[in-house]
Amino acid sequence: MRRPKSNKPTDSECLILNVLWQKKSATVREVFEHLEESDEGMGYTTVLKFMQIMTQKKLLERDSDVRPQVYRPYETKQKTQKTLIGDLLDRAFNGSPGNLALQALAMRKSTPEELAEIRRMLDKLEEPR
Amino acid sequence: MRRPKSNKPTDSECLILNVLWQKKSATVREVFEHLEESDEGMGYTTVLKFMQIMTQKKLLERDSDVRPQVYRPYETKQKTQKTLIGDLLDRAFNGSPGNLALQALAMRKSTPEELAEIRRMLDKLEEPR
DNA sequence: CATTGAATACGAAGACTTTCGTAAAAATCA
DNA sequence: TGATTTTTACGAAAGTCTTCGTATTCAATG
Repeated sequence: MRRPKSNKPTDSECLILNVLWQKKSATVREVFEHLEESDEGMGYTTVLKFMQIMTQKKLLERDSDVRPQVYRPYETKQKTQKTLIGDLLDRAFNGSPGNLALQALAMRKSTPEELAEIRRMLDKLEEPR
Repeated sequence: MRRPKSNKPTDSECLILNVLWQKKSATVREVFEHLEESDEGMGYTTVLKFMQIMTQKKLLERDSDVRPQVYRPYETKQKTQKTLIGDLLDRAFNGSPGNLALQALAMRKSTPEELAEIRRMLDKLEEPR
């Protein structure tokens, strides 16, 4: 019954967030069409319903002045990603980001640019003060 | 209705997995007591129910020859962690492990040992052959 | 072996997620 | 403006997750 109530997006909500992260803002129809062509097609009203729920949860915000209404992410992509990472860290990594990073790198190939950027991050983290 | 059915553990299931990862194997009562003292206490039968469900889902396996029955993780901690990371990558990081690693490192402090290990990993990933 | 206390199974309630159908409202256009 | 299409709201069904209460089984012991 009592559960913390973080606004961590669910699986389906993430599908929609991805579209909006890419497009910056969009109508229900635009999101619907984008999802349709990419892969997992849900019905139009299903997408609408999700976006309404997500607005309530403060995952999206909506401009009702224009017609049709336009939605955009409430938080930045970064912030939401951090929420998800934090959740995963607590759930399964004893809160250790190093361990998580290590396994992420080991499991799938990264671009040289990404690797270089991580190296720079390490330099920054290790530098004394 | 149709959804892939990965055996990705849920929030509560992760709580139990954490205990079993640490203890290697345990009875329901041991898991129950461990959770009780640590923080989020659920009732005894709740823990039992979860562990039964998790056994069905092949998250745990159970030795019914001994009494009381002893449970242990079905997969290694590493393997389950990879499942969770993979899921997160697909859900919110466009499948980019580098990006995930970067943000994980940026958001919470790691130990020097972890940082060193990541550096070694980078070396290995960047080396030509 | 009958009692009793612990362990296990069963089932169901309540919350949340996912999915739409249908109705109402708004916009378009003939 | 009346008809048609598009958009939005509402509500509910079906599934999963979380939580226990209760009943049953098992094992110990008097």
